[in-house]
Amino acid sequence: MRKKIEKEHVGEQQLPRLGVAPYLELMGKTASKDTNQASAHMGLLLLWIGDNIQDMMDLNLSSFGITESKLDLLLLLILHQDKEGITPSSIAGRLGIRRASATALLDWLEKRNWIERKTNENNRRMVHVHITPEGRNLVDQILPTFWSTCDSFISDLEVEEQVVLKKILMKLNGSLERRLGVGR
Amino acid sequence: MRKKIEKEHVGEQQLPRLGVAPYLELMGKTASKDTNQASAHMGLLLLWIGDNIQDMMDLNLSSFGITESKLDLLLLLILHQDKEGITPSSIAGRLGIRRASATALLDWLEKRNWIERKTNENNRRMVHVHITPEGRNLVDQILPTFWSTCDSFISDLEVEEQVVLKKILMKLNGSLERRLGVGR
DNA sequence: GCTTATAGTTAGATAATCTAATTGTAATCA
DNA sequence: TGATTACAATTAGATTATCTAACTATAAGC
Repeated sequence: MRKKIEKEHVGEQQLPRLGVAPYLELMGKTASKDTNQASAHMGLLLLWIGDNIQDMMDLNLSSFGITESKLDLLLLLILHQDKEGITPSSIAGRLGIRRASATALLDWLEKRNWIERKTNENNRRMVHVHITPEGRNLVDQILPTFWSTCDSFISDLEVEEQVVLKKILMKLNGSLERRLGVGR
Repeated sequence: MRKKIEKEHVGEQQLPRLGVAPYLELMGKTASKDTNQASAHMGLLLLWIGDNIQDMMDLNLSSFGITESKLDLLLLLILHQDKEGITPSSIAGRLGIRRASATALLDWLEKRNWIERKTNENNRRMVHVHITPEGRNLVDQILPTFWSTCDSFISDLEVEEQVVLKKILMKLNGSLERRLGVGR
C-alpha cells in the first residue's frame, strides 16, 4: 500500500505566467491621463521586486523562528542601546505601529528571554526596554544569514549595474522616507 | 496586514534616526567573510524601499476598503478571464498560498459580490471562479489610483536615472522570480 | 487637592496566513 | 465492480500582526 506525501501537491492546472505585458495593456486602458505610464511600469516592477525579496528574506529567516519585523526590533534595540530612551512608545513611534502593538511584540520577545523591561524609577509610568545577552546571541547567529540574503538579492547583476543602482537606490529611499515621514 | 495610518499623538521622546551607517558598521562586524558587503548594502536598501512602497500603496488604497493582495487577486481574475482554468487551487498556486487560504480570500470577496463561484459540471470536485460586473467596476475605480501610486514611487528620479533603472529592474525581477520559482 | 495628560497594558476585533481533518467526487486496480 | 486511493474544496482551529477603545497607574497643572 502506498503511503502519502505531505506536499499538498498542487495539481497540473497551473495558471500560465503572463509577464508584465497584459498589466501594461490594462494600464493603458485604465490609467488617468496624467499618469506617466513608463514610470508606473517601473513602480509596478518595484512593487513586485519588494514582494519577492520579502519572500526570500522570510524564507531564509524562517529556520531561526523569527520574522524580519521582530529581527528589526532587536536590531533597533542593539543600535540604540547606549541611549536610555527606548520605551514601548518610542519603539511604536519608530516602527510606525500603535503602542498596543508594541506591547504585543515585546510580550512575545520577553517570553523568550530576548528582551527585558525595567520601570523608570524617576517616572514610574515609563518602561525601559533592552536586549538580553540571549537576545544578542540570537541576533549574532542570525545576522550572517541576514546579510548574505541581502547580498543575494542583486547577485545576478553586473558590477557596472550595481554601481549605477547604488546611487539611485539611495536617492530613492531618501525620497520615499521623506514623503512617508519615516526613516531608520 | 498593515494599517499604520492615524497618529495617536506619539510623545516627544522619539528615537533619533540613525541612517544606514550604524547598520553598515554592524554588518562589518557580523557578516560572513564571503558576503559582499557593498551588495548587501544595496540589498538592505531594497528591503527598506520595498517596505516603504508597500506602505505607500496600502495608504493610497485604504480608502477603497481593499488591500493590495486582494486587488492582486481581482487583477488575476481579470487578466485570465478568457481561460476556464481559474479555480481555488490554481489561484493558491499562483499566489503562493494554501488552498485553505484561497478559500478564505474568496469567501471575503464573494460576500461582497465581487466574485462568483461555479461548480464545474464535468468534474464536480472543481469550482470555477470569476469576477462579477460589480467586482470589475470596483477595480476600474481603483486602478487609476493604483497606477498613479506606482508612478509616484520614482517621481523624484531624473529621466536619465529612470532609463537606467528600468533595464536593471526588469533584470532584477526576472532573476528573483527565477530563483523563487514564481512569476506573474 | 481635583482635573487632565501620559505611558503602558488589557480586551476584543480583523486580516492573512498556516496545518489537519472532513466532505464529496473521480480514478484505479485486483 | 467494489474497495481503495487521489484530489479539490472547505471547515475547524491556531498563530501573527495589526487595530481601536477602555482601563490603570502615575505625573503635572491649576
